[in-house]
Amino acid sequence: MGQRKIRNMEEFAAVSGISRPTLSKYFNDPDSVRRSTREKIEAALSQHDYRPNVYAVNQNRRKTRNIGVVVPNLADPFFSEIGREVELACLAAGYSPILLSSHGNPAQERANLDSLRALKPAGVLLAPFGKASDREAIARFCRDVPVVTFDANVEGVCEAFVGTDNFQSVELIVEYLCRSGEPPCFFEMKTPSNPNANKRRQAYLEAMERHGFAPHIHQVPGEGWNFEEIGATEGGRLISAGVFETDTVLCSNDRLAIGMLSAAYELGLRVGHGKDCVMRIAGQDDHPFSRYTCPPLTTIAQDYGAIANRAASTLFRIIESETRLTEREETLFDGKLVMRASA
Amino acid sequence: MGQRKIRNMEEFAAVSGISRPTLSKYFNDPDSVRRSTREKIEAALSQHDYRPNVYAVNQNRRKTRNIGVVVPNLADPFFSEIGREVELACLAAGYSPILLSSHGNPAQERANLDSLRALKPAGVLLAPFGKASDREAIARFCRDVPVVTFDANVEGVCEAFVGTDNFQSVELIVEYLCRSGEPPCFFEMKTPSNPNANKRRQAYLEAMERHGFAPHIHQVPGEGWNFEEIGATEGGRLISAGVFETDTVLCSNDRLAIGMLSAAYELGLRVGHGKDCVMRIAGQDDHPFSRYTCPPLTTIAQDYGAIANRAASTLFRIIESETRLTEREETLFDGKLVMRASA
DNA sequence: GAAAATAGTTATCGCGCGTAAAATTTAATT
DNA sequence: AATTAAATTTTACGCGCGATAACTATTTTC
Repeated sequence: MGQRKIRNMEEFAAVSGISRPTLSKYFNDPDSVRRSTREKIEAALSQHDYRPNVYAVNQNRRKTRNIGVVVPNLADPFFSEIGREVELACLAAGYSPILLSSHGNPAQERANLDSLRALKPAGVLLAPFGKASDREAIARFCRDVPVVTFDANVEGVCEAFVGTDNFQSVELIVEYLCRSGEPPCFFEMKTPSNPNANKRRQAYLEAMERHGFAPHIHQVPGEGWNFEEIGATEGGRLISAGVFETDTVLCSNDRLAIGMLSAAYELGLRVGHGKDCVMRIAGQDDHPFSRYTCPPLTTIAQDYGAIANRAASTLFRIIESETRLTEREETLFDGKLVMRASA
Repeated sequence: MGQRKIRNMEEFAAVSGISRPTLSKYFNDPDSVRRSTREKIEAALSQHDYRPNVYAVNQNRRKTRNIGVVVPNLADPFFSEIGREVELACLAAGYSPILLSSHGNPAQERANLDSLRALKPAGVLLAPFGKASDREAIARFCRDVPVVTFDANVEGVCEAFVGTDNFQSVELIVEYLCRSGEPPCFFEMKTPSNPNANKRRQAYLEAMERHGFAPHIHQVPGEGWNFEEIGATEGGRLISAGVFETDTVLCSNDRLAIGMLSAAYELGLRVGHGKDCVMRIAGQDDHPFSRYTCPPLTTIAQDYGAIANRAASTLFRIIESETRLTEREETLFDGKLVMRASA
């Protein structure tokens, strides 16, 4: 390492023997300079560890290389997992991801977009709340910054959307459940904030009709993001009350299912597809903990990696083309059936 | 809202009738200007929505108001939870938190510190890996930036450390377990990356001795962060092999316990403190999911909020005093016993 | 080996704001 | 009303880098 600290590009130009404008070009794109000069620069770089001042760079560049990543709630392992994938994709493409969680609070989502605006990001990857989101605020934001949404769609807003095909997924698990036992009832929250929940309900209705069974939907009250609690309390109540028309329950998501499984356990009911079991419970999402529930949860796995990478690469394409998409893209990945013991 | 966009402070000075230097003072500290002028500024602000350019501000300020928050793995709900608390504390104090996860990879921890350095943060709140961390890199970083560590201690490095008193916590749960049934065996990983694990083992040994019981420690191999998997696979193996000397197992952390509970379920063993139960399993940390395991996990709760807030306020104190601490502070909060059904 | 293309250099400006010193206004005190 | 202290305005400079124009040096092309 070098002797004394390099304070700015001027000084680094002096010690490296390369002019400042050329250095500037190099730092913007190392491949934009001749191979021999690049090597000279990198040699000097390894001796003096200088890095351009981020703030000065971003102040002067037309667009930064920052990418905002906004998720509704990092406390939900689903989002921390997909957030991680997105971050890595940004890093790999040479962008600087800035991860923001809205902490389950739609107002915070607006605040996050506001602070992102101040950071002049090249683009934003947004997993919106959905219905609870401030649609107008998001639309306004999308006018200024290229945005790709993932997980939850906001119809007609933003450049593109990447998510899971709920109709395919639900059909898949409904068919499996029907083939392997009694057709499923559907368990969900009364006022789901996530638009996927509505699609899933709709998909359930269609799938049941297609298979010639009567659908049964059970909605329970509950606010906020403590889905396990709601699944445990309300799900347990429904089980005790014996309101489920069949012995099989398809939950709108894994977190509700995790709660319901714990309630069933408390009630001393054996859940699963075995002979001695009295009911089956299935979920959707393949939550990281679903593998460790008792019994392990049968569910539909979303392809986290594919969603994250497609969302990211779509955004990069928009950014690098410097033009907005002529037509809004929607990409849906198939869910995969994960058969475990619970159903 | 105003008519056309204000481009810079100069233009905002024009429309607000306040000179630019005074505006600059105001944005640095609203209370540093006379009440009447502050009101004039805020009136104009509500009309024209102008915000100072973050990059220009940070380029010129001696120190930014950014606070780096580095956690080892956001996929672990413990860290996403404590990260959230820390973020909120920063926001409340008027700082801008920048949350970075090291994704379970110690090399990423170094990379995170490196990118933070470029952001010239006022201070950093760091939950290090511990043994796996690059001690030298952290120490070097601490020379340049005020750092408060939390959760995991790196002896002698950084301004201060805030965490949980493992000796108190372990003593608490060991005493409870001894009073309420057979004394516990201790279950952990052979090569724990977290320094708390070593403290907990030590504390277990001391507590058992104090209570007059022979300690039994069972260490299992396993790498990485997939603790549930290790708890399930290796824990299940130990249970099947019948190597535990008593019917009670204290796990080094909740995630191992969650895995072991699922293994016990698979083996058809009833876990809990009831008459019909064959073994007891306890954890440590009060992981967000511990409430929903089958049976719900008896554990020691760390005081997330207290740790996060103390770490943050300690850092603010250092930043605002503009002097380093004369003596390194270590603050340990007591754990609280959470009695659930598993033990 | 000369012309053409490419890459690098020097010089200069601008970005939006922090900051300091001096001049001026405003408010508080006697 | 005069004195003084505090707040504000004016003026001016600097931060570190992006961007550009006009040259100059180096490399390619035939």
